Amino acid sequence: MSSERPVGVEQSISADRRAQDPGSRLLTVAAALFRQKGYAAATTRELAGLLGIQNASLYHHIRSKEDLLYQLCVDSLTRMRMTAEEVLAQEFEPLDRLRALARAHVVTSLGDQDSHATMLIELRGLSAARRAEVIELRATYEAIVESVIAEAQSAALLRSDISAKHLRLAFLNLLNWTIFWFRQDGELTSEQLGDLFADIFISGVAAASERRS
Amino acid sequence: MSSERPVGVEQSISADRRAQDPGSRLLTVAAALFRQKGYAAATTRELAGLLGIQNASLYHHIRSKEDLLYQLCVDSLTRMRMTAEEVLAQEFEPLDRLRALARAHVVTSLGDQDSHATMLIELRGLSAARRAEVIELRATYEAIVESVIAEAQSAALLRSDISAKHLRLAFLNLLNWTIFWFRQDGELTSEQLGDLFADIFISGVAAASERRS
DNA sequence: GTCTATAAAGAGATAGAC
DNA sequence: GTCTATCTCTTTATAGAC
Repeated sequence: MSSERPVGVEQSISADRRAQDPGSRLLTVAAALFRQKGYAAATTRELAGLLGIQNASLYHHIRSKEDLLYQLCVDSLTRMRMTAEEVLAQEFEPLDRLRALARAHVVTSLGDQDSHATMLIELRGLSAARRAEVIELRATYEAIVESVIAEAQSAALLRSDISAKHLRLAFLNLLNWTIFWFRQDGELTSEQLGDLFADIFISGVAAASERRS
Repeated sequence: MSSERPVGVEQSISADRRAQDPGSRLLTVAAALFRQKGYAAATTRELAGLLGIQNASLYHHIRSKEDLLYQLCVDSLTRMRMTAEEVLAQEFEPLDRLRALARAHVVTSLGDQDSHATMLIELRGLSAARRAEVIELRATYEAIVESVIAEAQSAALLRSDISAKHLRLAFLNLLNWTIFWFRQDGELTSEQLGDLFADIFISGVAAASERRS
């Protein structure tokens, strides 16, 4: 296998991560392909082509195409959860936590844009059992987000006339759609976007008593 | 063709719209199927089955599966643009316009959830030429949104340190992701969600001089 | 670990009868 | 407008050699 990179889909792969080890390279290339074409429309032949091998050779490394999707989803959500837990270990003031969580969410998901986008929108490609597993991982992550929001509500820092659940949905709305338009070479970095969204959300749902004039 | 409805996918079709005319019923059922399974994974045989006809009979009504996707996208964006233009004809104060636009966007897109979601996430299934066409329609709509935001910035009602483009992206982030989790039988109506998101966004990006204490 | 060859199933779409 | 029958192509995955 040549160490030179083919053109096309693979250009969108973030250069810093796991480029050497063949198993991880497979996942990275699969994520880029799945995001570009969609999981169902992406073929194992295309994937093999990007890796410079024949379709049949792929099956020495994986058991099925679905295994790749599943692994991408689990990896992506594991990274998200770990990053969120680091935030909770470092920040303790509710609004600091929420700001840091927004930033971490945006930076981590966009640093991993191919697999994160695939995880978010291609769940339908998984078997019912695996889909349920991934949805559970996602619920675990979202529960962390919701608990930080509820904490800020308890401290009277965020409005409490809307449930923590719906504030969490609004928060993730604001952050998640970014995967559809963010470009690494765009005008704003993921850090800047994370800060901006944190700012908009916190100002947007601050408790009335907390609003600055 | 029986007038009784089969079970399954079709349950998610909004009951009020265009249920009689066979051409529109086809589009409605296709939208529900495409949203549930994804465009690429949905088969024409499944679609025919939902309509109570054979696969081959489908081709009396359409020329190709892709035609359906294309038509859904165009219809969905046409509805969005018309609704936005009605808002502009009725509201003139910048923040009233923005509020009404948020509400209209949410209500219209969720009233049409299957085809709107399909339009937003299944563009990859279109040929390059048609994809470009739909992207152009979407850009037209988004330009309306951006112009209303820019108008509010010019009136010093929204912060101007962030470009209208990025405020528009944040605004649509907040609104669009709702298609992934909204349920017609959920706790909040689309009207309530539209108002909530308008509130969050406008409070979140209000100009400093406009913030209430 | 990769190859050639191919199996087995399913896809979109068409032909032509009724 | 719908049917049965079928064409043609592509898909995921496997067998077995090297």
